Amino acid sequence: MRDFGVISAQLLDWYDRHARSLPWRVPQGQADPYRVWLSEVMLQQTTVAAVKAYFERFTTLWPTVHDLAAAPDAQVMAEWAGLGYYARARNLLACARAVAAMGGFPDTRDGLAALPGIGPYTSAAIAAIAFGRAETVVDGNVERVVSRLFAVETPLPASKPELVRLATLLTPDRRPGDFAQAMMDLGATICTPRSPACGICPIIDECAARMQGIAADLPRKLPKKAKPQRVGTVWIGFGQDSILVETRPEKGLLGGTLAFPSTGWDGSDLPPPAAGDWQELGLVRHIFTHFALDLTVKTAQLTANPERGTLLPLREFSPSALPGLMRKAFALVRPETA
DNA sequence: AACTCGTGGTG
DNA sequence: TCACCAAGAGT
Repeated sequence: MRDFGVISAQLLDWYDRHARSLPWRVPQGQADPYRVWLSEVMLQQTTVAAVKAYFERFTTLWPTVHDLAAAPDAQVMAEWAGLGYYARARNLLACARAVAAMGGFPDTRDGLAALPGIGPYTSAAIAAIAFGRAETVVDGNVERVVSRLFAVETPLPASKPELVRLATLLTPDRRPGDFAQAMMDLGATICTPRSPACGICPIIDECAARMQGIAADLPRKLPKKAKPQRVGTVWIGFGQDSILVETRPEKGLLGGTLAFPSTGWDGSDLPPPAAGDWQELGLVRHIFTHFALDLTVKTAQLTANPERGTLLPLREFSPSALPGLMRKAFALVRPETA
């Protein structure tokens, strides 16, 4: 039987010597649940580098969950713009309002998991990091570290329950939050997806995949489907000192974000949102998670009131409030704003 | 269970 | 260039 206590102790020792300094990271026992929650939601499927500026901006604008709960929807969506996965922003606000109404964050994993936007990973992370509970945190990093440590060759996602079971055996009763962050840091900096730096790994002597020479091949994953290619058109229309925009429906792609009127992106045709001499500016290529999009960008000075969308005064308009795709489209109209 | 949902960095 | 992927959740 492997000595799990030795492995977790070695990892914590490495973490104490090499922990990265991050805006949301504080010693175990001093964490603010609000900041832990905010950072963990922002970090869902998003890199540390991309999150940093958003985290600083949000905590400056809204230092407490009560401040965030009182913020207007449109302002939160505008501040989230560019970070992606916009359901997170809508759930973030719903969660903040629920927590404010409850008077504070629940301090158990189950209590946290009942809130919008907090799933298996995030509930465990907040419970462990902010409340010191011995919950097991399993993200993509932990999946990779554990699959190598124990040489689990079953492909994901079928191996997930086994990886969770093994990670649970590793999780110590003391400092579970630091342990979780140690596992994730190890995965992010040493036990990386390609070319893992086994030579400087603090637990190389315990790694079964390393012993078998298959570390870089794990975790195995089932092949992914090809991305379909889709096309569409977006219209960027101008009125008198104004620009034609719309808020997209709450559900679906880019839900709830500020955008320019467009066709659906399934090839179906749709008339322009307003009369005007529409000129084709060019093509924007954008890769989403499950499809690639070629978006034709058209612009015009409007000659009649729009049938879709609303005219926003230009002085109230900032491309920073747009999701990335729409920023790219706008950059064809005003390259100097890109 | 499989699909939807963004974006930027990397090799 | 392009496929991969990053501190996942909701349905």
